[in-house]
Amino acid sequence: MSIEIPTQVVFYKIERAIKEYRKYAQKRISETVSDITVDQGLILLFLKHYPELSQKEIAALVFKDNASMTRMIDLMVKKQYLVRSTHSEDRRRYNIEITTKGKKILEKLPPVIMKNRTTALEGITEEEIDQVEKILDKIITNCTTNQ
Amino acid sequence: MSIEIPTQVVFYKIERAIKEYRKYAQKRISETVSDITVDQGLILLFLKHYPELSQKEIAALVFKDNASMTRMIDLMVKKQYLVRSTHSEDRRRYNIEITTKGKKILEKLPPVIMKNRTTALEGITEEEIDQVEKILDKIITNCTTNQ
DNA sequence: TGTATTTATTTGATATATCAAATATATTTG
DNA sequence: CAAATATATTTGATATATCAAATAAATACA
Repeated sequence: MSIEIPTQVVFYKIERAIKEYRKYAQKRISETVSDITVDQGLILLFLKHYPELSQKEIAALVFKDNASMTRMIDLMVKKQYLVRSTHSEDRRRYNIEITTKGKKILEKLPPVIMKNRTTALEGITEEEIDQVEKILDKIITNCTTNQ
Repeated sequence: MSIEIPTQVVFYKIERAIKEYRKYAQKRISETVSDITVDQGLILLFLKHYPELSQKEIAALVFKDNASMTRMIDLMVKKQYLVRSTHSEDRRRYNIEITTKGKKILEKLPPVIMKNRTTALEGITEEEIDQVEKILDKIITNCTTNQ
């Protein structure tokens, strides 16, 4: 059975696109904010919008494993972007709060992120983005329902 | 400055789509071939088509760092899927050959890979795939030229 | 030819990915 | 209520990601 080599397949291009975007975004972020990764920035953004999130919920939002999330948050606590405190209603989980240092980073992020998104999507119409999203949704559905 | 939260941005969906596909593909591959990852399979496929590839070239093809490639190939040599031998014309690099064990894996891969691709793309037309590729190309160009 | 520069690969350090097993607490059920 | 089950987080082991620096060989060039 003969198959196409990977370079000719759409998944190859999806992989490349997201990796190039991440590389580009990380570069721009590092120019403005020191010592923060794209994913750490995402975690801060999510926590700002939804302060009640548990580690597990954050992990799901950023597509990470719970074990990875433990370690990422460990690190962000060590870097003093976050603090953990015990949850009053459920002692298995934590409250995760953004520190002053974390908030300062959060102030610097939005303009960089906006610029990254705009630059990366230059020359692409709203309609095209909708098309892509619709098709990616189909892929997501196909991969998650045929488990 | 207020920005959209990540879930509402196309990059979030791209990331999710590729991760779900990888998870799905890995699951299917593991059912058929033991002890091989999607990326290791990709490396075997590329080497089969282009046996002269250097580590650096393979790394570029699968979007990895040279350092990662060294370690991945170390592992594949340890697992006896590949052997390294010195290159006659350039002693800095290696010839990388697929072993008999590696070839046996390569025989089992194509049907699984084809099935994965077909399943993941179910209900998506050729035309839609072309659209997605065209738009992803724009993103790739935007992120790589605006460095 | 000899030195400087470039190139392919490796190594070290640190972070993240993934799976399975362990802990501790909550919830369900007999 | 007690035992079984479920849930949130952690830990260990191993692989991969990323950057910078180190090695070793090839190439360019004075």
